[in-house]
Amino acid sequence: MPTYLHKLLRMRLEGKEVVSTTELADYMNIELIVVRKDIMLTGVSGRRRVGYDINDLINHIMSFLGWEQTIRATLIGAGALGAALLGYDDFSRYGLLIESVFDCDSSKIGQEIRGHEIYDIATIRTRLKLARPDIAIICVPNLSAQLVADQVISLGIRYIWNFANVCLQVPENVIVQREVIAGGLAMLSVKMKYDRNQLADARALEAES
Amino acid sequence: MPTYLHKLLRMRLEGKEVVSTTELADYMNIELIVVRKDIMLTGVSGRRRVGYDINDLINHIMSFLGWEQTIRATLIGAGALGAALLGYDDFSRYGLLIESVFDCDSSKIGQEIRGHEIYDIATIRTRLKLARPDIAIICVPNLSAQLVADQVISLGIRYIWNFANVCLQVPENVIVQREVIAGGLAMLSVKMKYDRNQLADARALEAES
DNA sequence: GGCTAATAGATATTTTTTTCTCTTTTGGCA
DNA sequence: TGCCAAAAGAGAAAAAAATATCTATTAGCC
Repeated sequence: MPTYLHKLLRMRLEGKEVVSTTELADYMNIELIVVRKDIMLTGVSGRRRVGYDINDLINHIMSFLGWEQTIRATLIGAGALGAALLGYDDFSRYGLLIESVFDCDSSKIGQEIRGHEIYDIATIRTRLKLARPDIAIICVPNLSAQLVADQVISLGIRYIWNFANVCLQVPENVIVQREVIAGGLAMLSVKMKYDRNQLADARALEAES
Repeated sequence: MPTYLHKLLRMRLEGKEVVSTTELADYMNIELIVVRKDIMLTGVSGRRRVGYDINDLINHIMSFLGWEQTIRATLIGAGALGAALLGYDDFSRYGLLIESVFDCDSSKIGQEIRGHEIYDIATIRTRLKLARPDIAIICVPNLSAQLVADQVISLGIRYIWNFANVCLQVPENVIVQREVIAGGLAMLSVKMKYDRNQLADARALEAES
């Protein structure tokens, strides 16, 4: 969905007004029917022989994803990954607003990254008690992640986007979305292994004949 | 799979020798049966009433993922995200070796990040012609990504891990693994929307009665 | 020694997802 | 005006994934 959205936003900038599933499928190198099913999920309806109104589609996808109203977030851990997220411009378009950034490294506290001042993690309770964000983004080292999670949960935050490489243990009413960086690498390696095996098989067959 | 692996490596460090699916399922907060099916995919066999030998399982997962032999990579784009990947220690354990780093920003060229010297992207052809890496990791801005992809493909690289927010157009024999940063956010927002709706429904029902 | 419960392993069932096929609409073109 | 082809839309079939159920083994305990 985010990929469709990104593409559609760009197409709108280019002045286009309608788009067909064929066009999107070509761009994404996937089957036409997959795109159509995805689009149907959003509940939008198009015009036969023409396609979908781009604005319409954008609105429906935004609404489907719940990105119409701003999602207020706090980022915990301003290391390399945290900084990368702060630098990810598209978030603002997706309705994600990182309102505060915390770290425990005294050399970082008080500094600014991309216009965000970094606060001392020790002050998180007082700072977030009132302005409670919707989600917490955890970008701290693996060993601290559970501790940080416990803290934000105790502040009443119920949605966590976790970039640390651990499975957080949380109460039932808390939802964690875990990002496994190595997941993509795993996918690629498996495809790579498979692809190379196929190549080797093909060569062996050729040599035989 | 990477998550199992990570957990298992840590358990091995803690001196454990066997593990049961129950244990892994508890840790990951997923169904026992899912874990068992995943493990069966790797072809390992365990001992009833005991569990799996951790070393055995690690080896089988590594082999399943094709992580036994080192994957040699070049990283293109040393921005915040590229730097974050360079700082991701686990890659070395997963057999990923980032051999070279390229950027086009003259203020970065010649600098070092985490022990990796940053080379001028203009020199990529001469540098990679001989020591051809297995994969290219693309961390450049969206607008440059296709250009960079074309370049590495022309160098004979056939596997690409793409962190840019575009769908690369590549020849048939090239495999691209695309990482959609906002994908996790989309998942979380949808879960969040759903969760909040349920909560609201429950409250309405309560108020009624 | 025999019972019990924990665990792997195999098979069956259900559900979900993916894929295919057919239908309907309609803009463009001759 | 009427045909054609490109597109959405709906429904069916096939495939895959998730889940449940059953069986076999065996360590630990009484």
